[in-house]
Amino acid sequence: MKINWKEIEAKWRTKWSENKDFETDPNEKQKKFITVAYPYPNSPQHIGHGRTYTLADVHARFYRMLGFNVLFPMGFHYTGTPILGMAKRVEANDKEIINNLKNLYGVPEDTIKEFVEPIKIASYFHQEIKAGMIEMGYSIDWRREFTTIDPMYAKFIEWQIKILKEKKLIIQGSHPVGWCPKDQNPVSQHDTLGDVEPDFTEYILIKFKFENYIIPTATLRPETIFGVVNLWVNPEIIYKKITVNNEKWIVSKECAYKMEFLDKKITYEGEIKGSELIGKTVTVPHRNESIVILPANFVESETGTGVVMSVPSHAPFDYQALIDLKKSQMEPELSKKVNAITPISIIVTEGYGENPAKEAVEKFKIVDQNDPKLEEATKEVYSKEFYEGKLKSNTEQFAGIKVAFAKDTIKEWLIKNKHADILLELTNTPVRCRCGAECVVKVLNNQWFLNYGDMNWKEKATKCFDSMNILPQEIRTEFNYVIGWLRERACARQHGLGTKLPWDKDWIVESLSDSVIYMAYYTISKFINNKTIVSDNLTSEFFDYIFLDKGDLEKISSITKISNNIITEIKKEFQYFYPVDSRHSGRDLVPNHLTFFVLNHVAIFPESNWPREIVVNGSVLMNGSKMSKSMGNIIPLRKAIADYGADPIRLAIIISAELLQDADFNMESVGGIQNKIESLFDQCFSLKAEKSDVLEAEDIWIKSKTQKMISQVTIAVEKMRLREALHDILFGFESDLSWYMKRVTAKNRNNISSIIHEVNSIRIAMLSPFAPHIAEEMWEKLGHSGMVSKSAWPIFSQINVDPISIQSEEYLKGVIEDITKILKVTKMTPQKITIYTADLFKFKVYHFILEKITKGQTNMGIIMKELMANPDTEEIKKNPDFVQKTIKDILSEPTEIRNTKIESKKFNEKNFLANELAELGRKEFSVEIQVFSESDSEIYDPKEKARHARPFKPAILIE
RNA sequence: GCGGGAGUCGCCCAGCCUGGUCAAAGGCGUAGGGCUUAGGACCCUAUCUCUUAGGAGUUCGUGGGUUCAAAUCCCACCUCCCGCACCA
Repeated sequence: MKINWKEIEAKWRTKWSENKDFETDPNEKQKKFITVAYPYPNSPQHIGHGRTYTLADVHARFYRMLGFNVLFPMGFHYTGTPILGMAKRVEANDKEIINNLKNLYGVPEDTIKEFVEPIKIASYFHQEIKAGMIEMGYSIDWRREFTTIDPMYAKFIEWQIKILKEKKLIIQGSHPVGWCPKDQNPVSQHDTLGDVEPDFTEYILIKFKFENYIIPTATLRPETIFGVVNLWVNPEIIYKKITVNNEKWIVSKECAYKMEFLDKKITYEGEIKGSELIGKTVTVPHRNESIVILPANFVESETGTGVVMSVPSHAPFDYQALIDLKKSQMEPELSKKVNAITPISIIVTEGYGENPAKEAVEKFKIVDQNDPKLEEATKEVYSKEFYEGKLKSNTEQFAGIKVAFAKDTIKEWLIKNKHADILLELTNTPVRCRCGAECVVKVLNNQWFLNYGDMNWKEKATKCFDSMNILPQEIRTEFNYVIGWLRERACARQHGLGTKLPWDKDWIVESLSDSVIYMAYYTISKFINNKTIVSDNLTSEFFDYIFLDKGDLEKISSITKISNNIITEIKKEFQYFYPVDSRHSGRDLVPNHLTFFVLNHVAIFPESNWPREIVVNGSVLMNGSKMSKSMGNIIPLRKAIADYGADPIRLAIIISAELLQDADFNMESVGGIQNKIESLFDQCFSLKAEKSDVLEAEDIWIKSKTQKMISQVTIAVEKMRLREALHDILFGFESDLSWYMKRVTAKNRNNISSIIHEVNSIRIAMLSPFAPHIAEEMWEKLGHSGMVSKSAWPIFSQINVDPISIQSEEYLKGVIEDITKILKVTKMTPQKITIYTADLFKFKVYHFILEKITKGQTNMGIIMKELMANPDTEEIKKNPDFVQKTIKDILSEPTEIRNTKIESKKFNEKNFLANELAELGRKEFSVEIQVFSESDSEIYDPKEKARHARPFKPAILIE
């Protein structure tokens, strides 16, 4: 039967909401506080977002069925710059974004017009996302919803940031950022044309002395100062004479402009043409050696200072330029100088000789200095030398050091001796701001940082991580690593939505810093939303009292004008729900949000309120590739729900991958899930919970198997191995059920409705956290009163597991399988089948061997000797083949089955087969099956097969 | 470079933690059959190689090792993917 997902889902959604099932207040039960990283509302959510929330919802629903008082709240993170950027683009009538909003996100045109206001964007997508979450059936307590620009939230963040400052964890310093000179604003990826991230590198400026000027050259390789033999300038460039912090420099115009933003005082003094510098000499700093300035056209005014130091031994450009120059027409005097130049080799690298640059130029078949392949050659030499090279003896105190280590040391040494300076430069130029201006690097002074580099802080966070449950376990090392390399992090910016720094109103608390302890806020947001408290009254004393148990109630009450009772109630609410029992998020938040979450908790809260668990999930791929706007493979969640139903989407997301794996989502799998659920749904109509009569062998077996399933599924869900759990519920159990049906049909039984009813009730209860709507419907159809979401999670009961029945059904399956195999190989049509079970003597030997093996003895020779030493089993020497095969039989079995066999010595193969095999045989092979023991006196054994019988491996004769 | 992860029977993907139920689940694909007016959907059977008696052989990136026994544990190597920040 086709399921009307929409109708069923709406029906149960309404019931949950009417019953206020997910509105959680403190009570006498044990609590679980489950949170997910709240969404940033700059677009509708897609299937990928759905994964994290779905996992958390399953988690919440599971704990609810286990009897916990579960709080699962949600907020919306308005803080940040991307929305601001979007608003600007809408205002500028940017075609791309308007097209995306209209066609990709389906925003009505009238609404788009309002999007010039950033808050309109946020609140539009906020409602869109919320609607999707409700449609997905997430069991969220919406009374606690908030946004991060609510006035009350601002108070909360002010409190948080103030505490951090008091603890001296917020410090001030300077920091380079991408910068738009026109907007006077930092730029990030969202603010640039084409969404490029401004990427910059640090060049070392080596200060060469030229008369009373300094000619700086920019390099990434300060160590090569020991190999410099000349300088390159472009004769066509007009250089600027400038004063930089009381020094006179000669650099390109572009370089001078860049330096204006780098916290340097620049005044312009004059100009000099590149050609005028040719042939002049400069002094190498520290060595006081003179080298000549030569012309080269590969030198660009936009890069570095517009002057390049030449290290022909290690830099392919320099080597090639020197060759080009030697070939060209020169004044005799210059020519003499050029010919006197010999490269100085300063790095030894395995695989290269004296002149790596020369080798690379030859290898890449470089034509001249304008050859584009030179970039590649440079890259190769550089990376090889950097990671593998060592400095030679002509590098003074640095001799013998690996280049990778020497680089920073030499940089420090040069700067300390005033031989060098720093130049920051964009590497992916030109980066243009959305306003059209070309961006630069700016050093921001007075920037505020969270000092995540603080060793004590790190230690505390590590302690917290050590005591936390991290799921899956594999991700733990990654957290430890992140804690290790974390340094200062800017925690405020100058534009965007968010809370202003209380002590410096020019700055707004940055989005990854105002989202670290907000879980605590959920415990008070309920009182804000129902107007019990208002923001005007709130002071940091209030938060101190609620969250840190500091201060005096009377005093707080008089300051805030909130009654003692209410303050006490709020405090109790917090104390009941805190700490966070489980925090869910995607793995992309591991190196930032999740780690900051822990760091800030340990900084602000006492140990008793440190978080308990983190659950991390992988991302979602669409048909094997990343979802992206440009690929056009983003499926909006609400559209998917409308097309397929929420439950099939939930199931498809969960079944497609284990927690940390990337889930490859495709619509075919959703169809498969729908069919699976439909067939389960159909069964529910015909089943009745009537009393069952006497249980037959297969009934006991399927009940045992059901218990095993309960145990497996429960353990899997506890570890958030939801794929495995769901698989066991839906598919894994299917093969057991079909064996059961085979047995039942063979016997022509029609009294199994109650058994199946019982089994399916258990399955549907366990399915309920995964597919909550349809599970309710099935539960109702099965005739249960009450809701499945409020029923108890099935509990494993050892009493209902009958090991002997598991063993005997396995045995029966084995016999059927053997017969099938024989028929397959021989291709015969059976007329008659005869089974011979082993005699008592063989059983005695079998158990002897079984016990030996259990004790670890697997050596055939030793076992044989021991058997012969015992008068009871001595006779086995006539049948050594039996011993060998028996050892093999036993070794190929799981330990569990071996133990069962030890415990069930009395198992009577012949009786069991005689009772259970005949009907099955008739059904499966359409023949009569006769069963003998090989020791029976009136045995029918024309082919003398009986003697081959072994315990649990009867002999078979097919005619 | 540093750190993390992965390589499984045509494809996707389980299993590895805790060695034996593993020629290895499930899905897709393919072949045959059933159902259907037909198509789809669904159900059944088969799907490494050999085999006229339930068997044997060769497989889990490559090469070693430990063990009675290795996809699973240990060592080395090869290949691929992800993160390395001021951005949500």
